[in-house]
Amino acid sequence: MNKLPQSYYEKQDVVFLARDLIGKTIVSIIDGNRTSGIITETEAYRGYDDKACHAHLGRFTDRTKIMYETGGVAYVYLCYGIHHLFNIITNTQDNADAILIRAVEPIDGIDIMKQRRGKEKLDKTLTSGPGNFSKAFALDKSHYGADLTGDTVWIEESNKSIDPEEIIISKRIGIDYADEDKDLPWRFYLNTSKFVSKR
DNA sequence: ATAGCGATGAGCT
DNA sequence: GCTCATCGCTATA
Repeated sequence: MNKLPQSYYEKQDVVFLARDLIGKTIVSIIDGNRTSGIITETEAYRGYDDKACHAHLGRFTDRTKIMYETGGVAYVYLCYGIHHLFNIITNTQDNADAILIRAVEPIDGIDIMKQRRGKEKLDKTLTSGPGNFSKAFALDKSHYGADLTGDTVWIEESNKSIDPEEIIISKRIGIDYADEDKDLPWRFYLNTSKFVSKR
């Protein structure tokens, strides 16, 4: 239990952090049920100058306002009217950088995850894909703005170390509207895990 | 007030 | 590879 401190989230390079989070452990305790898993897939979204980011050009609305807080809080929003997508806000105040958690490899609480997902078996779809991960960990809009140094949802160092060669860098998924920024190499995944949304 | 649409996932071909 | 469920956010009026 080495919970990442506030200072970790205030680092300024969101692309570095998205990669650095691969292999760390994310934990939620919701309604007394503890779930945890290794982060296997992330994407970086950089505040002002990234056309794919909800805070592009400083867009400030009821939905995006939390992104401008000091790093270390959660940004959760509803996508396609169905899926809650869970993001980590990073950097110092007013930068609006975010990291989308797209997949984890489950460790603790697999039974409760299966129950939440309506699954009989443990397979890669249990916790891979941003909507599926959030549902398995019971993260939804009630966690909008949640403090990641608190005791509901947080990230820890893992015991296992990651060889840099296990991490694949690729374009982000589902952002074709972002013109040239759709090709930025800001998605990272752990090639040695089967819990990855897309290769 | 409201039209348009999305950082997805499941199921079927 | 294709379709579509489903609804809150955003922009525009």
